[in-house]
Amino acid sequence: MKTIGKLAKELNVNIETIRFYEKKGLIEQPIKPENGYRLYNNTIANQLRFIAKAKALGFTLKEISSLMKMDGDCNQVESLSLLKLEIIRNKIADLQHLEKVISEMTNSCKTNKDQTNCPIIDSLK
Amino acid sequence: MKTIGKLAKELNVNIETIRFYEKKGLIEQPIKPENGYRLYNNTIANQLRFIAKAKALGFTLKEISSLMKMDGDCNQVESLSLLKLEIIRNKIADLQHLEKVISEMTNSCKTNKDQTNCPIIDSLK
DNA sequence: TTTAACTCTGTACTTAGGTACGGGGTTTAT
DNA sequence: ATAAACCCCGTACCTAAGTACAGAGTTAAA
Repeated sequence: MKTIGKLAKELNVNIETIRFYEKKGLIEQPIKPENGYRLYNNTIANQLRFIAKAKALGFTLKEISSLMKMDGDCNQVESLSLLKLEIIRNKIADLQHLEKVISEMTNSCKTNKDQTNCPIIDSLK
Repeated sequence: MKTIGKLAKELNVNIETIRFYEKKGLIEQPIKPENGYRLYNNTIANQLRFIAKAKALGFTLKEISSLMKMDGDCNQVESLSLLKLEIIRNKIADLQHLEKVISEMTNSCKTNKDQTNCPIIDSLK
């Protein structure tokens, strides 16, 4: 059983972040003895690790909360993940388009002789 | 010369957004006759169009403000755009990695028989 | 023992890019 | 002439995911 400070250090997160997740309902409030200090067991520590990994995959806290409540129901988890996949693929497509447009613009800068007149600015006008 | 309402309608933005850009220093405050009403000429309308296009390319308002102050200086504009390009490319790479991980996870859901135990959830534990 | 380090709650602040609203004055259409 | 529609300013609110801080109580170390 660890106090919040030890747990935060172990997981490399802020104390406030743990309390914030608790307030948001992502984790339960742990037992609090007489002195009112939270005491954490491994269950909650593992939940926090779960949150960190899911966050790294681009899930929002709201989505992570859903994932945790699905309790391993594979159909639900799969469909939420497929939604996320769709969003990611759309974002990739958008960014690839931007990449093309901006790289074309910077290329036209390279061949530009008139330094007081920029083809990028012109194309935005 | 148009009042802010006409301009907003023409450019399909909110009145408040125009005033917000003014407060942020992206556009100048236009002339205001006795009654205090803003009156816009084409210069400011064109600046607002410029902002809209640059925003669509993923530039932040802060960056757009810089772009406008560069006043066509091609070297400066190019280097800011190259920076943006770098950020976009990194973002694409990140998202492609996520895409791979999540799509592998959803694939493993498809072959999973035990509906009460999800390989996605397992891999986050 | 006393002081540093820890924890508690609750509230406010942060960034980005706006949106909404209250209370007032002005203009335009009928 | 009067009501609807417009405009002003300033402030508060929104989302997301936290961070910071004030004021109080508790515990651990020197």
